[in-house]
Amino acid sequence: MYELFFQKLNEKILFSEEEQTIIKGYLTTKKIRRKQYLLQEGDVCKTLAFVEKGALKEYTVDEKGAEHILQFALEGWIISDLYSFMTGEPATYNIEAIEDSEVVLITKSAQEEIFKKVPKYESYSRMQITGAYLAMQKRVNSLISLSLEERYLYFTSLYPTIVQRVPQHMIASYLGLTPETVSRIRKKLAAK
Amino acid sequence: MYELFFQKLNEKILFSEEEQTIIKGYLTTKKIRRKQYLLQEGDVCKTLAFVEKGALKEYTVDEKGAEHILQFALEGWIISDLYSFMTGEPATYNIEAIEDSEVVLITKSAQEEIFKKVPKYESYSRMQITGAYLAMQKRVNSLISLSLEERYLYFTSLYPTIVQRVPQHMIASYLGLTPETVSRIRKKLAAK
DNA sequence: TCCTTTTCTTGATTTTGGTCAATGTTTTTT
DNA sequence: AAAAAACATTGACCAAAATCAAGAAAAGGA
Repeated sequence: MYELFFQKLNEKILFSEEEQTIIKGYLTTKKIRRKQYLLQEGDVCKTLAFVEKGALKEYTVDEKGAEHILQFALEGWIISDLYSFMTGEPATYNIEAIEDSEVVLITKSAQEEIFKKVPKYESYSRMQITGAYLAMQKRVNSLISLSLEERYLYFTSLYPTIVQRVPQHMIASYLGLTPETVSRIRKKLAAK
Repeated sequence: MYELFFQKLNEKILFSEEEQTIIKGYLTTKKIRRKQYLLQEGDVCKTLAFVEKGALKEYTVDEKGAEHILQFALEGWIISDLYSFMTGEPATYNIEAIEDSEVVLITKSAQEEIFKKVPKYESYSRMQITGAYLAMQKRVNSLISLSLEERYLYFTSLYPTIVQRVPQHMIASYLGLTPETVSRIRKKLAAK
């Protein structure tokens, strides 16, 4: 059940069997069915969720009821309303399963205990968030500097798996476009 | 010369005099005149730069010569091409002073040494990058979900000081808009 | 202070992408 | 297997924002 979690962990820094056992003691797992919430806006986000299996999305809903997808998470990704997790304030984002999924959960206090007992884990955590920051930065850059067509191509080249598994209108939402526009971009690209 | 740097450091976690002396030993400073580069695309980004005084911008230039601003940094902010800094690959961004500035520089090896000798500094570093991630996430959200007018208002409410000190066309670039559009948004808002 | 450069504004025009609506297709649920 | 829901495509139209161009204002440098 925790295979992928520990595989990813050891990819960046090697952890001993002992360290891994300590860490494992603080983890729990959860299954979420398609269309079920892992987190709802307004609730406090109590955990980080590492995706062992499945696919989830994190999004806001505006006054007009339109959904804006901030993040997808497939196997091996971490998803959470990080601000709510860190501060204990109510969440501003929703997290929902796109496919039946399995996640590994880490609470705030669990994370703090792990930091104390396995200091290397804080280094891992720092590298993890640094990677997430860099990805977010690239996304901002694509949003402010690329044409819509380039933006779509950039996304598909970066995340081909997401394109395969996620409905097109969600990709449109992630890119800040309407479904119609994405459909037209695809048509135009296919013509080439 | 390092006043603000240590002030910010102690805001999040308290460091002893001893620890601060160790850290100080790894820092250097640099003055940059307005319009001078701290980093040019293609060069390797050797340092993180903490802004003690002044204002800088980080940006890309596209094929048409248009500038896209990824980040501003005023006093107390850190600026760097983080990917280049982490990996040693050539930088994809430029960093330039908007005003005459003074920065505190930390090289990669200096950072690693500080992590070893002052472990708390890695916690600080993790919190620092987490904050940067959250800010970037909010910016993505504003880019995909707000109208241009809302985006402008969001920016000005979040960073009133930047609005005061930085030319309007740079703010347009940061927001992914043309200078003309920002001018018209301002006109419209003033009419209210 | 004067000159130069940078910055901001405004108008006219064009392009882009959103909205609305209808239809067909695929997927999910019962 | 049938019904329902979700998804994708297409066309017509409209609104929003970019582009182009000119001129005014402000700031920086000599």
